[in-house]
Amino acid sequence: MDKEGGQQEIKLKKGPWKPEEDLLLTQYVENHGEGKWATVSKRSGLKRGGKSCRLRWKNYLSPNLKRGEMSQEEEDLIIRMHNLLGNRWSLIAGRLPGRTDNEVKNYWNTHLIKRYPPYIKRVSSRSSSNKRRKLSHPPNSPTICVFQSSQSSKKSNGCGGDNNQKQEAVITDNRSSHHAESQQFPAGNGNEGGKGDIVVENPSLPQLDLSSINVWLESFEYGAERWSWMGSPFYLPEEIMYPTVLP
DNA sequence: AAGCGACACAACCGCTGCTTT
DNA sequence: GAAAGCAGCGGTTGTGTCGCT
Repeated sequence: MDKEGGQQEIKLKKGPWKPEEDLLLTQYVENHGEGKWATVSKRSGLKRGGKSCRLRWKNYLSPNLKRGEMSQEEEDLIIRMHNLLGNRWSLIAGRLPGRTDNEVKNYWNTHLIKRYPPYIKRVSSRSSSNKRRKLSHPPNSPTICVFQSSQSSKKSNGCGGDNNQKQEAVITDNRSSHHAESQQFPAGNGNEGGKGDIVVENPSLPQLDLSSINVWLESFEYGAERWSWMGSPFYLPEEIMYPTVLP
């Protein structure tokens, strides 16, 4: 809805983007970098809202994007990540280099939802995944979550002190700096470099190889099985997603 | 060839959380 | 500490395309 105040407002355009608009946006980003979306329309001459520009760039124009069909490997990862995270599309997309949250979401809703209907039914979209969750730890502070592997049957808070087959996940959230997110995953098969950890500095950058993520996923999936039969299907508990900081 | 429905994906909307003032 | 503005997320809608009748 347009305001009719004293000041004239530029009527923002909606709908599909034209090639010349794409060009303007691309030139703007090349000259000014990403970000400052709120001022794009003023500075670029585009009659589009900041949100629209950001979305267009992120989902379509960014050079980091990988176009084309999902590979079997990517599809498998989406399914397994969704199994663990629910509809946390940006998190899932962050583990798939060159793929966007919108792309993953669309792919899920069009392709995969048909293939796994019983599974989809169990994940009600409006329940836990809809709301963005408040981080239980301050940004930029690494947190350590120690959780139990499949052997343990007791429902703990997921970060308990049980030391039977413990695994560690260090999760850092760097939202303040351009939404860069960094995670250290449990040590895999030793091919991830220095300390045996997989480090993702920025989900949009192609730093991950899929096999490494697979290793990490496998270490989580034992837990996921447990969550599913405990009546909380296919969601990692809050404590694991945003674990409390151990002293 | 035309009409229609299903499908795929781009784009929008409403909301939340973070940062800045 | 409060308010405003911005960025980002996930759900939903809109639109173009394709295949079938």
